[in-house]
Amino acid sequence: MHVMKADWEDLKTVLHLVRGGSLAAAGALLGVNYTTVSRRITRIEATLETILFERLADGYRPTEAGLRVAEFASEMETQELALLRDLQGRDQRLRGKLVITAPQLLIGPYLSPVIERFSALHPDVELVLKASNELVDLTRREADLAVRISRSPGDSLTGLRVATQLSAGFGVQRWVDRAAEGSDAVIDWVVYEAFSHVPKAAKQAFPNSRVVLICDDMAAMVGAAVAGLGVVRMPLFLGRATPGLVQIPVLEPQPYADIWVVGHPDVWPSGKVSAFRDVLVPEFRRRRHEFVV
Amino acid sequence: MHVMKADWEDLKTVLHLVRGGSLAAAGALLGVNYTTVSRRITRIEATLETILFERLADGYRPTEAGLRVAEFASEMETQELALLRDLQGRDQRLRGKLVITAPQLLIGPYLSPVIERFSALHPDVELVLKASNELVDLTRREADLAVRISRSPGDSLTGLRVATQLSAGFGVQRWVDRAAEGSDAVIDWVVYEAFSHVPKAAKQAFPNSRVVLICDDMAAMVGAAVAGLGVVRMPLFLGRATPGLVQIPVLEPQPYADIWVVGHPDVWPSGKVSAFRDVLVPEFRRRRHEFVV
DNA sequence: AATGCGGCTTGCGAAAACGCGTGTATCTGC
DNA sequence: GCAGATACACGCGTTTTCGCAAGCCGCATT
Repeated sequence: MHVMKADWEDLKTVLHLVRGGSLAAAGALLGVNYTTVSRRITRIEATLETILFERLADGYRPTEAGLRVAEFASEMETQELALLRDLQGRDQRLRGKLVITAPQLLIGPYLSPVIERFSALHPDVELVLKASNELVDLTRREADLAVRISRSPGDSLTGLRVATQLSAGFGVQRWVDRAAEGSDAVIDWVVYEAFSHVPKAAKQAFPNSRVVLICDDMAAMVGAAVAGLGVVRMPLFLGRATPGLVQIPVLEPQPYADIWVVGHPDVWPSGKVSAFRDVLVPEFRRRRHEFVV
Repeated sequence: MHVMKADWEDLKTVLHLVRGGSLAAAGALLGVNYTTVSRRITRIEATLETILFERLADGYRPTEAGLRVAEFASEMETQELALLRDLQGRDQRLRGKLVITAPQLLIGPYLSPVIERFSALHPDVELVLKASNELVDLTRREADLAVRISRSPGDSLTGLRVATQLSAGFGVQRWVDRAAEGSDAVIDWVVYEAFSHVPKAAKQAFPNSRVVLICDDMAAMVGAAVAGLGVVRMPLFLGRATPGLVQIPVLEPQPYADIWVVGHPDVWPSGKVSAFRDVLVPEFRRRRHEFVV
């Protein structure tokens, strides 16, 4: 029992095979050929004298022991990620990759000038931009810095609120006319999935308001608004910047999720990350009125 | 920065190089040639773009970054060890290696019959015995089960007290005669380093008692006692089992550290470990009077 | 029943990692 | 000041590992 010494690379392989469910998927996660995965599993099973996976027609299913191995390996991976973040956070060099993520709709009007300026200042930094509304995992180093529209910086992350925001109802001119008909007017709404109902204030002012579409993507909702489908509650900056949309007087401007710059505390002090903040934050601060007026 | 992905085997190598201090030492710890260690370090330094060691004349000295890598790798190793213990603890097979450790002086008279019986019962178990007074690290899986003479089972270990012990003063016959001369008699003592003074009760009865030798090894002290050098306070079982020694009436029998069987809680339920306990514990329990009479 | 797909195993040649031997620098003790 | 020990770098031949291609199997679709 006591020569038993697991190869760490094999433990990592078990972890990713449990995650992927098949040799091919695990190989893709690990960046190696799937035959390599197969051979490593064979090897570690021999070393541990324990079966870790059942070979089924539709892939590898972990046994109880396999799950345990994966759990511990997952803890090891947590340590690895913490180490890499730690090293990265202390790296003051201004060259190499820097990965930023931001909501699609902010990129054009707000991030472009920031990126332009930053690239001019630090030409040796390869900037990678992930346009994404989903929360990329900063703990797993999927991005170094994120611009997020949310109520709080998020669990265990470091954040800086760069702007407070108001929202209002936007749509094509027709809805202004409709609203002018009086409080009995039927106002159609396209609403965000997370809310999925007409804003309360609008419902009070126009009791005949109704939902015509629930949608999970703000860009698509903007498109629907432009197409005249209905009124969309959206941040002021977005409605005002979108050609064809006007503010519909069915809803007083009301608080919306704010704009944050967030990062993992380990990575926050890194040279590249703070250099990027030094360009990004002033830009938002300078234009903060665009989000509230 | 984001393709940065450390090879776990290389992290392990950094850890052992920090521990060993030289390529050769690290290679020995890892069971690989030291040139391999050198190459792995070169590789991980390139991957992390960070210098982890200073090359000095007398070996590799870790930089600050190297120390940090080693720290995180050490946490990873802790997880690996926990995993291996967990797997081992659930292994109910009665074959393969089983590593036992016990104090030298207990092995002959007490462990031999246990080992003989156990081997007969479970011929497929390769029994490995480490005679050692030093505390082997059960957390690091240096042994699966330990017999220890101590006051408590130890930090975070599972233990079973198999016998309480008394001690007394033992020596050659001459010291009996000397003690008979009366309370002014000069009694020489060989004492254990951890105590390093004459037992208080003996000092009261014979104020002229003195220490002639302080020693850190009980086997050596038994030798000194047999050679007539002085009186040694030792467990009853030991004094009575050693030819040439008799109990010297200078000291009433008094409590001594007890005999424990201890193991790591993870490993404790393992088939082999509990099978061994099933032989060992009854043997000590059956003969428990030998330690107190 | 034939076809296509996803997934695995096996065999082979290429690439990577490894062990060993040799050579060099530094330190220690005589 | 010189032999010996310690520790590392480098080069070469070998072993191990890996990626690729071919083939097998079970399943679903046609």
